[in-house]
This record gives sequence, structure tokens and C-alpha cells, in this order.
Amino acid sequence: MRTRASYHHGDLRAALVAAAVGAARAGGPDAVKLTALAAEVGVSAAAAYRRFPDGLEDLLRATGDVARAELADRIARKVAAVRGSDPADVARRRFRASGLAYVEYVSEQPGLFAVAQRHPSCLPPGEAPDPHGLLEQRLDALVVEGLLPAERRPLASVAAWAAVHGLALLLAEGALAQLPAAQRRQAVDRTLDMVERGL
Amino acid sequence: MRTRASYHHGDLRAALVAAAVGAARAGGPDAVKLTALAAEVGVSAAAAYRRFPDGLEDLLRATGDVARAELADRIARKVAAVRGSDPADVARRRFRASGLAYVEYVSEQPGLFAVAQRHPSCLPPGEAPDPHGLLEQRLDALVVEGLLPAERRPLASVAAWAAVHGLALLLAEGALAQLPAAQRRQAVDRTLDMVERGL
DNA sequence: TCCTCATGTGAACGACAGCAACATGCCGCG
DNA sequence: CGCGGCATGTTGCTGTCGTTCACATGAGGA
Repeated sequence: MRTRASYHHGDLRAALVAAAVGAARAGGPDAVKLTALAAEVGVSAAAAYRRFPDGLEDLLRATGDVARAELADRIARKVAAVRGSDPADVARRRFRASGLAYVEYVSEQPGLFAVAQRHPSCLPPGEAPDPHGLLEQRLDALVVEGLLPAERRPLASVAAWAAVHGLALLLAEGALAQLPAAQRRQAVDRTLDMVERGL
Repeated sequence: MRTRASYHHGDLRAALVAAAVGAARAGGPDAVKLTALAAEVGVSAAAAYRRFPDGLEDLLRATGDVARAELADRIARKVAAVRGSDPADVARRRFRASGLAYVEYVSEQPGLFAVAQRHPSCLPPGEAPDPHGLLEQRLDALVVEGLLPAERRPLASVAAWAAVHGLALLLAEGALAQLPAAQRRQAVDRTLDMVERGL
């Protein structure tokens, strides 16, 4: 990162994305304002259009990719932290851990996550972070361990994702946002129990 | 409804809400612009502030209440349409019908529903439409018919709501928005199966 | 050294939220 | 019947923001 105040910035794109991520964390998608962020970075608004030809929408897509990467990382770490000697038990606990990580991330970063929801990735499919792919892996592991019948494997990811995604949104910015911490944990456990039993 | 073009409008508040509902149906929350809607109704922007002291936010809350009322009505109708002679079977099918109605409404009116999500009601608790209350009624019926163990009744509404809410959002404006109709139906069935088994 | 193109600037336009001071007319009170 | 007050609307302004255009600058290669 160059602190030098030259005519050319050095890494304007990264600086703008970083500023946008900060604004989104604090105030959600509506707080990401191209004009204000360009000024914050020390650059005219028009300069931002060199790096983001479609303007604000491009910036929000890049910001959403940061959120998706953070989410995928959070899930991967929490899953990897689950250890044990019984493979079936590990598979089951890792599946729960992935759901829990999703809810935790959305609860901690509701504004940034909202950007990811509303603005699809600007990266090519191979490079884009893919939280959903991690869920598919967990479900495959459940099938391998005999915890999920193979005939129920199709569309299982949709059902599980829907439950966890909905719960996360209700807790983070929906009707359950005011729930005290103890009841939040109960709600998460109750929902994951339902998913586990019902999948 | 007065068509008369007098100095005083007659029912400006209702006219603005109706215009806002139309805009939200077509383009979501960001399409609701106080200035443009006031012009559409044939009134200056400042006039709208007489009826909505907090400006745009107030208008969006009132618009969200229309969405919540439509949703509650949709659910109530679909539930009431389920008839049969076996009370347990009726309770089970009515529970599914309420979830299906939720998904259908969100899929058909994603823009209007998004307003309801992001902007809480401006009505006193007693008068506000309450889709969630209808779900609680369905769950109570399941307990009465012995389809849901009483010890699982607490927080069951959270789990069921989360699954249906998440599914609706994924289908309406999320990653599953492009799914063809046949697979959409399968996704809904698969998710409701999970909820029914797992609750 | 000079040329070129990426990068950045300043100015301008239009849409919009919100506020303030002024205008209008409906309705009730004397 | 007339008059005055208050709800209702209006014009006009300020500030923010997205977006575009013509122009300026400077870094690096021919």
C-alpha cells in the first residue's frame, strides 16, 4: 500500500473496494456511495469509473465478492475445526458447523452480507467464492456415512440452504433481530435439529 | 374516489400508497421515489410530507403493510380452501398450504415483498396484518391432531418460518431465481417434506 | 527525448430527499 | 352571512449523489 500522494493512486480499485466494504459493514448496501467513497480515498468521483465502468453496480458486485469470500472462509474454518474419531459423528457435526457458521457470519455482518445477496458476482465462475459448494460437500459426506439416504440427496442442498439462509436473515435483519442471545441460540439449535431430522 | 381536480386532493395518502405499491411491484423498494410518485399522483413533492412526516421511510412502511396484508390474505385463503373429512390430514395439508402460499406470494410479488421485509409496520400491533400468526395457528392444529409432539412445539414456528422464508427468497430474488418451473415445484416439495419430517 | 495511453481532474446535468416560506380554500364561529 | 384559522398544497431552495464529457497529467516504452 503506497501512502505517497502522487497523481496516480497505485491501487485505486482495491482502495475503493476496501472503503466500500467498510461502508457496507457499517450501514448496508445503501451506505455504499460512489461519490463519497471516491472522496474518502482521495480521488475524484470520475476516476472511479475507470476501474468500475458500470459505476456503483460494479463496485457493489466487487464488494459482494468480498463478503462471499469471507463467508466461505468462515464456513471452511469452522468445519475444519471439527475433529473426532467417529467419522459419522464428525460428518454430522461438520454439517451442523457449516450451518452455524453461516448464521454467525450473517448475524455479525448483516450489512455486508446484504450486499452479497443483492448483487451477483462479477468474477468468472471458476474464481468466484462459493459458499454453496461447501454445503454440497457436507451433504455428500452425510451420504457417505449413511446419515442421509441417497434417494434424498437430490435437492437436499436446496432445503438445507433455505432453512439456514432464512434463519440467518430473520435473526440478522428480520423479525427475530431483537431476540436475546440465549433465545437466539435456541432458535438456531431448533432449526438445525429440524434440518437434521428432516433432510 | 374523487376524480375532481380541486386544490385539495381528497385522499392523497391512499393515492400515494397505491402509487408506491405499483412502483414496488414493478421495481422493488428502490423504485419507490417520493418525488416521482407525488408527481404521478398530480401533487407536489412537499405535499407528500404532510401525510408522511418521516418522508420516504413512512411511505415505505405503509407500502410494506399493504404487502403484509396481501400475504396474510393469500395464506388465509389457501388454508381455508383445504377441506376434507380426516381432521389430521386436513391439519397436515393446511400446514403445507400455508407454506406454499408464502412461497407463491413472494415469487409473484418479489418487489413488494422486499419492501415489507426492509421496512417494519407503521401500524399499532393490534391492527397490523400478521402472516406469522397464521403459521402459529397451523402449528397449534398439528399439535391438536398429534402430528407434532407438544415438547417440540416451542420454537417450531421459528424453524418452519425460516425454512419457508429462506426458500421463498432464494426462489424469488436469490440464487434459485432462474430455476425452471418444474424444478421450482420440486424444490418447494422437497423443502416442505423436510420441514414436515423434521419439525 | 518524445509520444502515447492509462489514469485522474473539473465541470456539468439530472434525479432525488428534505426543508422553509408562502398560498389557498374549507369549515365553523360570531 | 361574513370572516378568520388551520389543514392542505405550492414554489423554490439546498445538498447529495450517479453519471458523463472534455481535458490534463505523467509513467514507461520506442
